[in-house]
Amino acid sequence: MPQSILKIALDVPLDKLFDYLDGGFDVATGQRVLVTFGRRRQIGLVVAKAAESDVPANKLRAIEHAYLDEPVVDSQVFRLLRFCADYYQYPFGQALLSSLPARLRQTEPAVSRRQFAYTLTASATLEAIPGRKVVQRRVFSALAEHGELNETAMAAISAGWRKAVQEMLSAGLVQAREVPAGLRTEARHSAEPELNPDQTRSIEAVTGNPAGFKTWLLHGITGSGKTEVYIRLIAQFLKDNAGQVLVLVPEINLTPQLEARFRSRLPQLPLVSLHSNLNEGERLQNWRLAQSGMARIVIGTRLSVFTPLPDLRLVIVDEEHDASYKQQDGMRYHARDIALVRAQHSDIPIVLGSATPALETWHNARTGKYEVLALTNRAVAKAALPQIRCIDTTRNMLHEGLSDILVDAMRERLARGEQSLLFINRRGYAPVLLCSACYWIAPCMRCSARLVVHLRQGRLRCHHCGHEQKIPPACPSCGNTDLHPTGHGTQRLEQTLAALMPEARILRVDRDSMQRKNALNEMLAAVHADEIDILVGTQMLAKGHDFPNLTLVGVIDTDSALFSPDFRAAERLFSQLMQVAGRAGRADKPGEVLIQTAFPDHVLFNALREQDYPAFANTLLQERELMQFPPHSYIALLKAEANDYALVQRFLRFAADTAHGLGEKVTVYDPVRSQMERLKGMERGQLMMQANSRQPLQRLLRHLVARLREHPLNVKIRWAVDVDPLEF
DNA sequence: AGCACGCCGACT
DNA sequence: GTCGGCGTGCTC
Repeated sequence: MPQSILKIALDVPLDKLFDYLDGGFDVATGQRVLVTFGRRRQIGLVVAKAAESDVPANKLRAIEHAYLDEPVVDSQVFRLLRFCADYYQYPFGQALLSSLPARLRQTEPAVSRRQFAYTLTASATLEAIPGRKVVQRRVFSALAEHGELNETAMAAISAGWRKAVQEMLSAGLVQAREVPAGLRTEARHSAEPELNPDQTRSIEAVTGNPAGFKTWLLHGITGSGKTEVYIRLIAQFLKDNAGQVLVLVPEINLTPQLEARFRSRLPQLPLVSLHSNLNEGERLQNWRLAQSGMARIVIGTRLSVFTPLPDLRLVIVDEEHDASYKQQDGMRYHARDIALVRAQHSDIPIVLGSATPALETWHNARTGKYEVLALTNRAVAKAALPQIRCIDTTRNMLHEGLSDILVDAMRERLARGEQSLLFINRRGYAPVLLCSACYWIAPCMRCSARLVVHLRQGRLRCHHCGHEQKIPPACPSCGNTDLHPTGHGTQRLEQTLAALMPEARILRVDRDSMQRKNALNEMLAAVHADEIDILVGTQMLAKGHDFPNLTLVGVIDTDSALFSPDFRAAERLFSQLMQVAGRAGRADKPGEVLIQTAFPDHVLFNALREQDYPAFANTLLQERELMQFPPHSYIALLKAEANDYALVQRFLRFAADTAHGLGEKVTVYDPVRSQMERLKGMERGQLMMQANSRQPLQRLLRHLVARLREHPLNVKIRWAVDVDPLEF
């Protein structure tokens, strides 16, 4: 019996499969195998089996091992990653392997601990346990009362439960039954809120629609009850005790909150989460539960769009406009877009939820490609929309970055025992250290960026590469000792407020103050317990947290985004301001939002005041059409970096010439330096390609990438293709 | 990407 | 003499 040939995907940047002999292992497609590749051992996935190979027989090796007792990766996932690798111009093997939990990419065996649930045996009596074995006696009565208990419940009885149960097992008092690890099923059922007409209509529209692929846009402002719609949809789609739902969430620390809410409302449906805070053991366990079909709800960030789900019935993408869905290194995929492809492959509905949909999504909704479900009211009927006002900074003097109007409004809240939030998108004390004599500004040596002053630590930090140094005693350029921290950051604002309102309890929330593991939860608890009067923070504060006693939001400095060269800046700012505005007045107290700006008549603020996303989105879409920017065109970037810009330039020049020569209907621009010219000591440049439809751009990229992979400069240059880039 | 091989310069 | 710099080439 001749051995069959296995086509194996490996985690190497070579866009091909490698042929191996099966070595007598009876492997299936999708099986994980261990092979010798060059001088090292690698984990691979069997993509296909064949009778023969084009590789000379003397070069063929046999696989070393096949993990036959593991479930195989299914063809759905293969198909999705094949699409993804092609679309984003990334080697298939790397795409495939990087979608697996890290444990499955390692050559050490991936063991996950088994879990058990325990019951008393028929012959067990309390008298059989010696009186001094207290833990055993407690375990006995707990089991007598509840019947069966899992490990979590046991741990609640006593820390020494394992030893006690071991002894009871050998004494024949208890018996163990293996249960799927990691599936929590404790039922803390919470009440069903009543639905408003918008919610009811939305749910009925999706559930009443004939089965099959369809994209819904659930458009609802913060607090309009999108989550409740998700919950009801999930319950509906999984009601026949079959099926799975995938819920994608942005990469912020909100997953636990959403998870808790889903668990308490849908306690009968096993749920697992997949996010970056899991350790590798948990991740593997949850991934396996999804793969086996035992987990019915999978809630996860970006990467979980690739999770094997054998019985997928519905996909939900929450906050679909969120930029964290786009991977910014390696395979630069957009999880929302891949979710759409996945739903299409599986022929099931997908719901995109957002208060401020991405313009691409909005465009598709307007052209009828997606159907819009609008939630126009806040779910808590009494909660009025916040009033939004601009403070004209050309007419109102600022003291330390704050206008009197804003300070007075905060004082009012303080007197009433209500909370305020100040939103400023700059952490640190001041964004610049300036010499008053020669106007020298402290630069980062590795990046084309300025060092940010962190006064409390007495240090200068680069927010791009992490470089850190002491604040110099004198100007290195002219020797002047009068160096000024210039501009405002969170630390400085915190200090200013403390001086203005010494009685106020102020908390700063940014990446620096939230570094400790549980800091964010403690912050939330403190705010809810009314131990905080004023929150000062970055966009970290903008997302999803509900502060019932918060009635004022102040926005300090956003004008730079109004006139940014990045055509997406306005879209992002609007979405961000809508979100912070949503923080104010969520309970039954009316909220107020004050925005300090030199351009109070800008269309963005007009639309924001009316909370009229459609008006603003339609204006932006017209602009985009005029400028032929996405969604009215398709863009890909070739990004390159090296120690020496001359090399980058030569490489990009070659790429541009090659691209031109391919004769596709694609506009190939000249190579330019990146916005951030230097980052972490690397000189960076990019080449933009733009087309009216995806196909010619895709064809061009495929050929271009193949040529670039064999270019001699390849070794000296780090390059990547970014299809549908979000940042330039 | 790794990891070898291989061919030049400056050291105990 | 050899240690190690990184250019070149290959991995079924």
